Amino acid sequence: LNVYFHVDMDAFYAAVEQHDNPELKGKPVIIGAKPGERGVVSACSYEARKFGVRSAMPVSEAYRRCPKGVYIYPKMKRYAEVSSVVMKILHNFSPEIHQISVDEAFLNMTGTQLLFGPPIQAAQQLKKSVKDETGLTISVGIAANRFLAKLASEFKKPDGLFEVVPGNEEEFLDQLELSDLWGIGKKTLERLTELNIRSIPDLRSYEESLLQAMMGKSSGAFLYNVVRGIDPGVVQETAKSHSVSNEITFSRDTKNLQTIHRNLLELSHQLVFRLFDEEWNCRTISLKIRYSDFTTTTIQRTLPHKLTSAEELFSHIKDLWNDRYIAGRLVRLIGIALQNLYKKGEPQQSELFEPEWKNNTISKKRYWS
DNA sequence: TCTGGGGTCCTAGGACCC
DNA sequence: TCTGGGGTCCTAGGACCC
Repeated sequence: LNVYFHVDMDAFYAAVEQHDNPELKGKPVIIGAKPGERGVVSACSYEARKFGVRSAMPVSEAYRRCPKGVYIYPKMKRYAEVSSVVMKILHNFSPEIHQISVDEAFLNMTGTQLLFGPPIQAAQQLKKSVKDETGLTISVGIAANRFLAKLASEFKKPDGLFEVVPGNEEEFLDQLELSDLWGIGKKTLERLTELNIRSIPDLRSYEESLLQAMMGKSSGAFLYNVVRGIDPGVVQETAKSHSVSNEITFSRDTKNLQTIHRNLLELSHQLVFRLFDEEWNCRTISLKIRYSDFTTTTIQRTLPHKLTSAEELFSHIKDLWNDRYIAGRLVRLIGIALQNLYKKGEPQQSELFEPEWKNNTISKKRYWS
């Protein structure tokens, strides 16, 4: 029988800020933007949650609810540092850990009983290690698969520990709301409500074929499995695609082409720097434009060869801009994404037709060897 | 309420090939 | 003359997650 842990750091960004600056302990801390600026709440302390502040809420709304809060810009590098310390601790408990975000990871704990005792005991040791070495609290969920472990860590947050005992999966799920299910967002919830499906037992009473007819093949299968405690395979062992992107929301909407071009040039340089730094090759570039009414459009282009410079990227981006921008409209956000990334030395099939190849025997040898 | 930034995956249609 | 499927690549939009 498999045993998985899901480890979730409690109010992670806020906890790091409070740890680094003890004056913030006990106070409502809100990470995102400063009051009066455009932005949403990235994370907030439990003290802030008492005022009704939540992740993804506009900062303007957070400020209305919690004017005495401490508003802080995110320090992603710092959070990544602390994250890697925690991940190292997790590695002491399982050889198979799978980090899914800066503050979350799965551990395969199958067959670790001889080393750490029963799962609950192992989890208690793990929580203590993290607390002792970093001062942070985590929540741990234990279950026979990753999907349920994820729901279990959420169930008793913060500083939580909960095991879904094998055999009790449906009993556990029936205590949750539909919106608690990982992968059910606003739209799916609306659709289910339209169908008068309001609870997990409601959802479980539908046959798979009917759910698929109502919700689409893949969503239907997902919903059918999830309410039965069957892992729908949300967590990919290895990602199917990779992309990098940079975007910027202007502090005020603009139609000033100089401003827009300057920002697109800067985004191009930042992205190509990251691309080369992380040793990716890329053939697909995409431009995103969000207008002041929040309507958003993307336009993309796949090149016959890999991207070689920021100047080349910017020149394509200008073309895409000219193809898509509706002259005179106010722009709220611009963004660039590089998709179809593949590692150097692991050529994509399409690279066979890369012109560079014809004159480059070294690459050719490397490919065939 | 006036809505960030960085990601992954899915869908659906068209082009093109066998 | 009308009619097959299957597969891959590409594009644009959308759902969802942290």
